[in-house]
Amino acid sequence: MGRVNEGLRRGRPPKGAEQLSREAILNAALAVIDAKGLDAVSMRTVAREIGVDAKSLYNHVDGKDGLLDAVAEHVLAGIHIPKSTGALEHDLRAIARAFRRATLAHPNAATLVLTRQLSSLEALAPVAAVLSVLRHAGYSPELSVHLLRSLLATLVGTLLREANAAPSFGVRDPKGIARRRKALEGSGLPALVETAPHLARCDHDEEFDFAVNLMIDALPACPPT
Amino acid sequence: MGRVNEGLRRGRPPKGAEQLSREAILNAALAVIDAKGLDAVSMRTVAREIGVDAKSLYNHVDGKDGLLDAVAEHVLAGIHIPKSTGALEHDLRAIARAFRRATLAHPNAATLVLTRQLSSLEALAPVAAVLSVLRHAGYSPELSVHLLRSLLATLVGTLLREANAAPSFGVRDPKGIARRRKALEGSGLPALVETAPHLARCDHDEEFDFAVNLMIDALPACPPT
DNA sequence: ACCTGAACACCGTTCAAGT
DNA sequence: ACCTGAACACCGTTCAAGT
Repeated sequence: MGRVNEGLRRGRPPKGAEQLSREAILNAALAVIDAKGLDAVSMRTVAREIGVDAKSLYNHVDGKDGLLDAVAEHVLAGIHIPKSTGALEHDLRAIARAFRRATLAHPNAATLVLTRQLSSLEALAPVAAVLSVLRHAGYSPELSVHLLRSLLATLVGTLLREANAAPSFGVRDPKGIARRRKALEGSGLPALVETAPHLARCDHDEEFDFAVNLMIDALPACPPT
Repeated sequence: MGRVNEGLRRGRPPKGAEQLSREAILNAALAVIDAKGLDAVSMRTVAREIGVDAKSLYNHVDGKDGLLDAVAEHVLAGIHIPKSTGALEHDLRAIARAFRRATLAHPNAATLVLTRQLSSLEALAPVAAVLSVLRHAGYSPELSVHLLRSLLATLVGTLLREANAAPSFGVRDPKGIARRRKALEGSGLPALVETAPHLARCDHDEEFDFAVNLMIDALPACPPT
């Protein structure tokens, strides 16, 4: 909720009344996102959360876009990279899980993390970790980068689905299922009808593991050196 | 640019002056997106493109969100699904390419297509095609859906990167490269330094093929029945 | 059936004025 | 150095009034 701005003052707060900080702004933004979703973020709602005027944010953050970038980087910086054991497949799986945990720590912010062009050094930690593991396994720099990009793409796509920002084809309400079934049966798309029960449910843990395992199982077809 | 709204009239256009249609709205929205990007889309800019009042759009479209959904579905509906040859790997590759072509036909709209929860039957065409190919190759309905989701996730992640809506770590301007190199060398992340030249460039055709091939090479590790 | 005027409650951002 | 008042040019959307 934040403090109420008592009375109208101008100029920098004369007393202790601690200053607005970039960190406070990021946390306020994250609070808004967690509570009301990404669409609820505006310079005004974030400022209100701290009890300050929206225009004050511009002293610490590069506009709304810069704020959102900073939030994304802040969230991803929360990743805890597991230390390498030297076992390629195990290590990749562990990094993938860590990436997922960090991304979904704030589910409403996941789209942001997965969708923004991050450039800070902190946000590069998972990238560095994957590359390090691949390099130690003997992959060339070039091949390591290709594999990194493929793995990352799969993670991004899978996690976006999980954050409800990509098609899952899961339909919760049974009315919707029945309606769609009807539509499908006359559609000349038998593959959809056959698989409809499995399309209708989506266990995110299971799908995540499946996708990661598939990528890792592909590695032998693409050996080092 | 669209017609000018000559004079201020009210009520439905009295004459021929053909009516506003849902299709005209979608095309106008796409024109705005192509010309000025996704952020330039507003009910007002789209309406201006046709020479009509923004509020008129509400007679044909369910608000801005509904409009964007409709645009995404419209774009994806433009996909040309190649007919099956019966060769699993070849067919999957062909569908993947068709998906890419359809998605990137309007590059500024790609994020929309890849990021919105699509539900129309038309948008299900690529899904049906992948499932059909997998089923014919002998995969069970359940496994087919898992494979579909993994493949789709990889495509979504890869194409989002291509649409500049996901991290690519490609840095164009050489000043940025030099600056980052400096930052990296002191960062204790040697894997990043070693691979920096390959991270700095990103050939989208190449990365797309690599990712798709990796998925397809994983299929033998995951056989039917 | 469909379009618009008036209206409302919002936006992001700049800039000068204040302390 | 940092905060705000005034101001600007935008938003999405509702609803009644028009034809």
